[in-house]
Amino acid sequence: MKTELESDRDYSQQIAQTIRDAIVAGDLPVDGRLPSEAELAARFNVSRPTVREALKRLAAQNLIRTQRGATGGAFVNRLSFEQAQEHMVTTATLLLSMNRVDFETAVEARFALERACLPLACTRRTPSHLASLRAEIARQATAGLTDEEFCASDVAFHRALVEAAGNPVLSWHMAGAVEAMQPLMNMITYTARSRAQIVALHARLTYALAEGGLEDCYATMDALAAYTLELGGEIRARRQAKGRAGQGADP
Amino acid sequence: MKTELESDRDYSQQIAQTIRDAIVAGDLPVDGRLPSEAELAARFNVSRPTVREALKRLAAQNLIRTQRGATGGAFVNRLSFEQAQEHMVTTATLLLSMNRVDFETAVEARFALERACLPLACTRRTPSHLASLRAEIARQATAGLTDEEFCASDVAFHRALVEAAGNPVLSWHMAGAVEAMQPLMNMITYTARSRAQIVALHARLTYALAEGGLEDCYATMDALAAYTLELGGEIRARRQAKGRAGQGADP
DNA sequence: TAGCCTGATATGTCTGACATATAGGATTCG
DNA sequence: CGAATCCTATATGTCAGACATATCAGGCTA
Repeated sequence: MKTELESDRDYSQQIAQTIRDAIVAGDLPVDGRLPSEAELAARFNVSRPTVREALKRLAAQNLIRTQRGATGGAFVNRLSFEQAQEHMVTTATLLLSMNRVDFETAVEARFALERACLPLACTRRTPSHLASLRAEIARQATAGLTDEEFCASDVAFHRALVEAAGNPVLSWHMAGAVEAMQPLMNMITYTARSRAQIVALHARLTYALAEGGLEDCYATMDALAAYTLELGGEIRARRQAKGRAGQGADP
Repeated sequence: MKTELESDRDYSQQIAQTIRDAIVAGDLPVDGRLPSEAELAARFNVSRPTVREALKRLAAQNLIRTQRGATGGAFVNRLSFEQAQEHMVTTATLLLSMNRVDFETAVEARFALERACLPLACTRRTPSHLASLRAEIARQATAGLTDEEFCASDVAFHRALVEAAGNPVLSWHMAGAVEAMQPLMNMITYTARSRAQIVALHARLTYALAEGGLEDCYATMDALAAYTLELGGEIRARRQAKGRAGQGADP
């Protein structure tokens, strides 16, 4: 591992980059222990706080974990799909909100990706997957649900659908796409009528998945996408109204 | 913003979490300036190094940038698609390598997702997109390319293909899926014959995109996926051989 | 008016110290 | 002899104060 640092850039950033590269390259094995902060400080010829800042950067990316005590130190993390999903969701959420991504664009991407899971889900779905789907449908049909609860169950339904494809890499990608949409979906006000429509489509999708009609799966997914866009129309209208009244349209 | 901290957990982590929540919730506007380190230290009742560690955590996630000088400080970053893509690629790469994801699983996910871009790409591709695709094909056909160069061009081709779908959210997702595969693809040894085969499929895909045959696009993509799996077969064989000779099979 | 200079303010870094968690060995008691 | 307890070494977590350095703003000078 290189220990020389350029003098005109942040030391802590360079150190973090050096260690990160070592981890990515596989030079540091998973669960391996990094040298102690004092030793790293000596090796890079910087002070301990500087090393600590570098380590905190890595910790923020879930690349290492730290442990206090005699046998403590910084250890290389096995990046789990779960952790990565969490991270991906917050990143995706921020991306959508900070870049003022249209509802339409986000919905288009999300359903395009979800559509890609259908062929695999059709051949691999197990009874357990179908049970999860039906459980969420039942939940969505219960009366008295707030919009947020309905929306959360909707997300759970789609996550279960993605899980049915049986590919963890795919699931990871989709988690970001689906969950990041939740804040946008939460802006929708679900009437009893629209809920019934969505539940019906979910049920039809589940049926198609169970009884084996890929074409029907596609058609239902497309219908769901179209209906979501329709529901989202009011958001666009509201936003434009607000934009006109307030700070003007986007440049 | 809350300023009370639990005494039994890392202060720097709690502070980072507090500020992150504020950013995600939109309480801190993009390009807005955070209080100075000294002020944050006073507000949270901790020392400046502790605040700095918290800020470094946020900087590592591209949530803030810092600037020295009189008008300097920490500013909320507009999370750009580019930055997020970079981040996503390293995360995806680590996920694949650290979790020993099969070549098959990764390829399956990648082509499933890429397949999802085809309908959009078919209707939206511009002459400029097609030119990019053809440029990469030409590059791939040149003699004397190293395997890595060929592989890089392959990635560029697929990125251009995804771009043709004209959806930035989709592009962001796909960048992670496609680029993270590069280390795995680099393990393939491309013979002249396999290169010719790939170039031919790329050309056919580009033609289908240009002349408007979505079905042909799908078919070609599937052929490409199948051929990639075929090429990857040797990797699996090599890995199994190494596994048997060395540390044994996975538990 | 144009250019330079200086001070204020902020981050980047260093030094040294203390607090605290933890494992493992030494000690003591049943 | 065994088990519970204490002690100590080592590591991270935190603090305080200081200096170095980058940068802008405003005043000063030619």
